[in-house]
Amino acid sequence: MPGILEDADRHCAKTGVRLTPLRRRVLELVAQAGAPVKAYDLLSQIDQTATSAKPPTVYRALDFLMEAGLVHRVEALNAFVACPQAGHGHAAVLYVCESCANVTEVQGSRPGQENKPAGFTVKRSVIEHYGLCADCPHP
Amino acid sequence: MPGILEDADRHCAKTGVRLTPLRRRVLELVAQAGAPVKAYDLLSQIDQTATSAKPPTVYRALDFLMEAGLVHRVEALNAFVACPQAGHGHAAVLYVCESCANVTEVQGSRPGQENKPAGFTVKRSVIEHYGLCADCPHP
DNA sequence: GAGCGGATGTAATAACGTAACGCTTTGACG
DNA sequence: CGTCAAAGCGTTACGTTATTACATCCGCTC
Ligand SMILES: [Zn+2]
Ligand SMILES: [Zn+2]
Ligand SMILES: [Zn+2]
Ligand SMILES: [Zn+2]
Repeated sequence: MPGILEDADRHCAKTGVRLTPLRRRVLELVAQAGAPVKAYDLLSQIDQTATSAKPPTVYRALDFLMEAGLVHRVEALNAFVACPQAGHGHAAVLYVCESCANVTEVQGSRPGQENKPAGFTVKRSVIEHYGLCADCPHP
Repeated sequence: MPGILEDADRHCAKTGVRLTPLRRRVLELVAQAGAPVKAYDLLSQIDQTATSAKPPTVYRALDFLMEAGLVHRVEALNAFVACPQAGHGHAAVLYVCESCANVTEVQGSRPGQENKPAGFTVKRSVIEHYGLCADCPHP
């Protein structure tokens, strides 16, 4: 979590996209959480400061942040996590602890493509592992 | 595609779970589709025969079928596909064509766990690759 | 037939996400 | 500087996905 916002600033400056105050605020909330966050939770947090937040507000910001490679969507949870490495080019592999909700992200060039069908061209991968992290008691 | 229902009958007999007519009907619809199907689409198809289908009806059937290893949920699509190999023990890897919606399932013992964090115990994996299959025109 | 557990029916609502429209801000350009 | 187009954002309304809670039914056992 240290420096995620600063990294985002640098990354956006380099790639020429606009990290507006609203988008930066949403990224800040996602990064602060340190765990998967729901869109409507972000919504209610934004609402505390400005009464004007509606669903499109937060979804647009999240779309931007995902496009910019600053946030990943956790598909099986309908939630979002901040990426610890702004704008990395490869697919993210997420290890999600079902006990403490901690998420560890690792990256690889072609993760999970062990037996790819001949001729298939992968454009996007969703790789999420659910279980128990090292810090949580194993049954 | 051929024999999915018969395989399901055998598998449920062997594991001692009840593949009721309703559950079998839902599995039949998912298998017939040959592509990811949405829960509410199943719902409307069931409705054609019995006016009594409501959301819990189909979600309960799908929960059972997933638990039994007869159906997989495609997380990034909020949809469901029939498993070609009833009750296989390993994680499924899905290759989903974004052009023709065809899904190819392959299986492996620990797919996508290239750099698993030390001490993490994986209970469930979601591995979905999106792109273009061999039969669809590549740009 | 009383009791029990699993399966299903039913109503209501929660949770998640998007379309469409208009106003405002930004930044490029003459 | 004034103009203009594109991007960003507010707002309303709606569509889609999923669950909770409670009632009922059915097959089984005692
Ligand atoms: Zn990442
Ligand atoms: Zn944990
Ligand atoms: Zn399978
Ligand atoms: Zn295809």
